[in-house]
Amino acid sequence: MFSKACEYGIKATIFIAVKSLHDQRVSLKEIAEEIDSPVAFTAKILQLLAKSGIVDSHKGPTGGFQMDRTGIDNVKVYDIVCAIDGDKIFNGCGLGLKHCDAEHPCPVHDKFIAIRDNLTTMLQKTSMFELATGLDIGLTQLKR
Amino acid sequence: MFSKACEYGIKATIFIAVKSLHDQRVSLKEIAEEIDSPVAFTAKILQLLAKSGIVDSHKGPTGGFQMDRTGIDNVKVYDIVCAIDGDKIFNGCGLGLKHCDAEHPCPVHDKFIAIRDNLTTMLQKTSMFELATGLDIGLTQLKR
DNA sequence: ATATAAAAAGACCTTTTTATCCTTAAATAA
DNA sequence: TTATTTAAGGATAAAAAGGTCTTTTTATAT
Repeated sequence: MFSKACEYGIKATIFIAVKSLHDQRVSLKEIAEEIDSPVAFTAKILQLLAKSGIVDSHKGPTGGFQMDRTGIDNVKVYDIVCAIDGDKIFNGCGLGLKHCDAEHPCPVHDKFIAIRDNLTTMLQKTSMFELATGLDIGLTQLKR
Repeated sequence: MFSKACEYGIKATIFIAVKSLHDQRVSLKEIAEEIDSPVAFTAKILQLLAKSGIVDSHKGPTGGFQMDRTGIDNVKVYDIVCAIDGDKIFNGCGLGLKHCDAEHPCPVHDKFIAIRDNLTTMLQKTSMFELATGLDIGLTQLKR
């Protein structure tokens, strides 16, 4: 569904949100440990998320990554997916056609619209706050 | 959503179904032309589809690919996706966790179940016959 | 039988994705 | 100010996906 980079990005952001709700900054190292991801690769992804304004980054001792409360409420899974994988999964044709629309549909066009719309809506509605609280109270996990 | 190989595989099978409904065998070359795909790469995918029993292949002059009427009715998009991409998209965790289930869910587990179930059901219900007739009467297209 | 036409098979190449390593820049604490 | 800590950035490597080329096998028509 998503690229590995995007999976790491979503997991990292959820963890940053959890820590931020406790007013804590987290370092790259802590994040990579928590989500069980390669450190250097995770660094690249966090760079991208920081550039996209999804997370804040700070250098130096006591530095790390953080989100403010507004971000935790407003950032949706959708935003992370768009930042890392682009919008191909939301807009692209199920069979990879470049010019597939209602006028010139591919054989699975209509069938995919419903699925795709469900996915888009779900990801647009799901905030970091929602996912972070589930993780914080031990309802969900990011490892294994 | 699907790999390029899988997209080609679905398109190729639909085209083979259309031609088979007219009692015609089609060659690799015709298929690749029709679905606008690289010939040699398409050959690999058709080999796999033939081994999986999704299409029949015949060597020699007048050879090519074909489906019988039973296959056209019974083969679902789901079967092609499983043969080429495996069942990861139907069973795998949305965040790539290896041990993600109702007992140990990832943060998006429940949200993905609905989407995934819709997708699975849709692909399990959609037969080659349905897609082939849409293409045959010019309602849908495989190119561009 | 033989030439021919087609798919099967295997070796190879290219691009993209995933991942690592090393250096640089910035911030903090002493 | 300086040592230290942390993210940013760039170069490189490994793995996977996508794609090509050549040879072999099989079937057909002549």
